[in-house]
Amino acid sequence: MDNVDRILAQWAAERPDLQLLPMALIGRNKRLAQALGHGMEIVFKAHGLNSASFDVLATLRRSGAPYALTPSELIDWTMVTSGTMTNRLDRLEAQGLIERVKSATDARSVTVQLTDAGFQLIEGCVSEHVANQHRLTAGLNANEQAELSRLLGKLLAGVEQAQSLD
Amino acid sequence: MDNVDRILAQWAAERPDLQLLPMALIGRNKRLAQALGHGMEIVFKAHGLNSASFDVLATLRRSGAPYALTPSELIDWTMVTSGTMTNRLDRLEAQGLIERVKSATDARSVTVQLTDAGFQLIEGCVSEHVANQHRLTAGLNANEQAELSRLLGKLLAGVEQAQSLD
DNA sequence: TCCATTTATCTTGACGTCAAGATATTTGTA
DNA sequence: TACAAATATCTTGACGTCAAGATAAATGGA
Repeated sequence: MDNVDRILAQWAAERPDLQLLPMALIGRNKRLAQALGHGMEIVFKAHGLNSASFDVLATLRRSGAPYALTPSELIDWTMVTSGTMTNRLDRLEAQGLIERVKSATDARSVTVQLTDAGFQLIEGCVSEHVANQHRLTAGLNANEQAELSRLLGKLLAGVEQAQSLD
Repeated sequence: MDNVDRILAQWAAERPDLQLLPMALIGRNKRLAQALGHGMEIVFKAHGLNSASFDVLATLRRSGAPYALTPSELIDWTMVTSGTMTNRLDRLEAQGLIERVKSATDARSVTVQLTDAGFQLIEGCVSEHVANQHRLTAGLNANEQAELSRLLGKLLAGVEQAQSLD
């Protein structure tokens, strides 16, 4: 009987007409995302980051040398708005972890580049982050994790399908 | 090959040392939570609500007659801070959907009560919300949904366990 | 070539959230 | 009874986010 079960029990008592299986699944998914988010923030914080700044640095790092992308490319990968990205980049630049370099060929454009300090920081942070993810998911064995990942992927595809029909 | 797969492929190329199964699972969980959140907001918005105000009204509704809880009880159910709850209640009160009634027995305390308008609004909104949840999860059959819910619950318990050891 | 359109980025204002702390009241114990 | 501790709620200041729009530059068709 977890917190989600308690909520479902209340609804079942008050509104026996409702179909609650989707709510169970959606509620647990949300709680899990919150709990995992909290568990991951601890590692980010230990490196002076938060999930927003980690997200940007990690995107640059995994893009490969020379660890540089435009704000538009970062927006596509991270799925945030342009205003959010400007704000994230301002803070990372103030921390000396990225540089904005003006494009030589397009005066509207900028490339965002990891500094040496930024590369060193994210490189160590990612290793710890992945180890932390391993720790956080240790409640399921590898087969269960793979099955969970498969079902999440299938549902995600279905939701994005439903979304595109709106 | 979804967005999460593309991210994993980049990491696999750049950092073949990393164990990526937990990242796959955690990434899909997060994307799914975002996509479901967006899909659910549409119904809330159609009733003049957002997920924050829906959360409070639904908690009051499912608590049963007389549809009244203290701010502290609402904080426990919704897992937000007291400042967040004060802000939510201020807005709902301004919309005429809840009332704050001073306790007769404890001058520090208040009960938050659904108004008639608040009850009517949440009653219809919940019905549509549950139908919408059903639509959003239609990509999985009932067996798959139950299995997904089970695995999410098991992992959630494990994460909260790991959390409590920090 | 010109200019409307598109593209790339940044700015503004509002919102929801949190952590920390303020205020007022009640409780428990000496 | 008196008063320290606990409790209930609200306030403040900062942050991350978004939607809408501003600015500047590049593009492409007449």
